[in-house]
Amino acid sequence: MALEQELGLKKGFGVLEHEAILNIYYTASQIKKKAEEFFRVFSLTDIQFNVMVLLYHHSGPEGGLSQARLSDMMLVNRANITSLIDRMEKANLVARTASPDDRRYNIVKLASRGKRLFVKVDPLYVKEIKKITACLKEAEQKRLIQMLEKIRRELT
Amino acid sequence: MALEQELGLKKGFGVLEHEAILNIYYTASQIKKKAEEFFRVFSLTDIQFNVMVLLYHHSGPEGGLSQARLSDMMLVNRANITSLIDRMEKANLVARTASPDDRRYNIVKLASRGKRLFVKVDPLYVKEIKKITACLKEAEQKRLIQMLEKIRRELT
DNA sequence: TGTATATAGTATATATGTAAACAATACATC
DNA sequence: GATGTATTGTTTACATATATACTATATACA
Repeated sequence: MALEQELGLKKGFGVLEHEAILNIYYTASQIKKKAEEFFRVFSLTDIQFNVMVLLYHHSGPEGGLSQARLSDMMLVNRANITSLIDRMEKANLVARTASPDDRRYNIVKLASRGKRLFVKVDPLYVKEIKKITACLKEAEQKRLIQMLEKIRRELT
Repeated sequence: MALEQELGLKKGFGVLEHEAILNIYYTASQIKKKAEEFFRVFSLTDIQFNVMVLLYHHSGPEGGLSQARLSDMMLVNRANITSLIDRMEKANLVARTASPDDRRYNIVKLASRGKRLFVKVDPLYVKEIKKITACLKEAEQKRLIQMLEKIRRELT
């Protein structure tokens, strides 16, 4: 349904560009809600799962990510990562390791419980994602990605 | 730039659908950051401006919105609106009025300072929005909106 | 070698999101 | 008219976001 109707605006936006930006914003917000609901079953938040995705993609003996690197990848302030990793460490999802090269760094890695949980949850998550995006053909999805990349290029 | 490169993922996602969803999410996040930066100059947050947009679209003698209606429109929990309106009331941006019909309701309206500020900031905001979306032709923007509406329909 | 600068992680104050429980009020129904 | 049910706004505990200031550490360079 059109956003104007969803919001019950009588006048409408008038400005197509504003409608486009709000559509991105509202869609992301609803995706986040759906994700939170999905992950709650596993006592995870969407943010925590995102950390696990990134750590899983950087696993291995030389793997792991510093907190600063995580904050870059997640587009959040460094200060956030401290409490986020605190909570995840308490839940045995990740572990902090001191870097041997540079004593300023914590290397964050998936703990064994985190790895097991990720391997279990990820396929179910991908299945959900595919359900949600099944309304768009492959070519459409590619066009969508390209347009969003164009906008992001404008923002940096 | 492709999200995989932005994130420094060597393997890539493998799943196009996941990439599409993450693109929406990351783009919204960067738009939000840009908006926060823009509104900070006026001692506003993006959320507070959003409230002002909605109230401006419902102004007039019979206008105003209840807190519950605001929370619906902003896709947030009712509980949020209390402190949000508290802060905005303290800054003389909005005013709570008791509803004559139903004593459970607060009718929230733009205060005169809020109205003045909105009328000043909105045109500058629209200008920013147009800069960001100028990379997409009108037809592209319409396609983007349609695709996001399709996805939102899937989520409800 | 000493000093200036940059970076990593943490702490704090504040804004915004969630869920859940609560009082006041409205409404539906017997 | 009494009584059960739904809704509004608030409060609470908590997760996550910001900016800013701080300590510890690394590095560059005079």
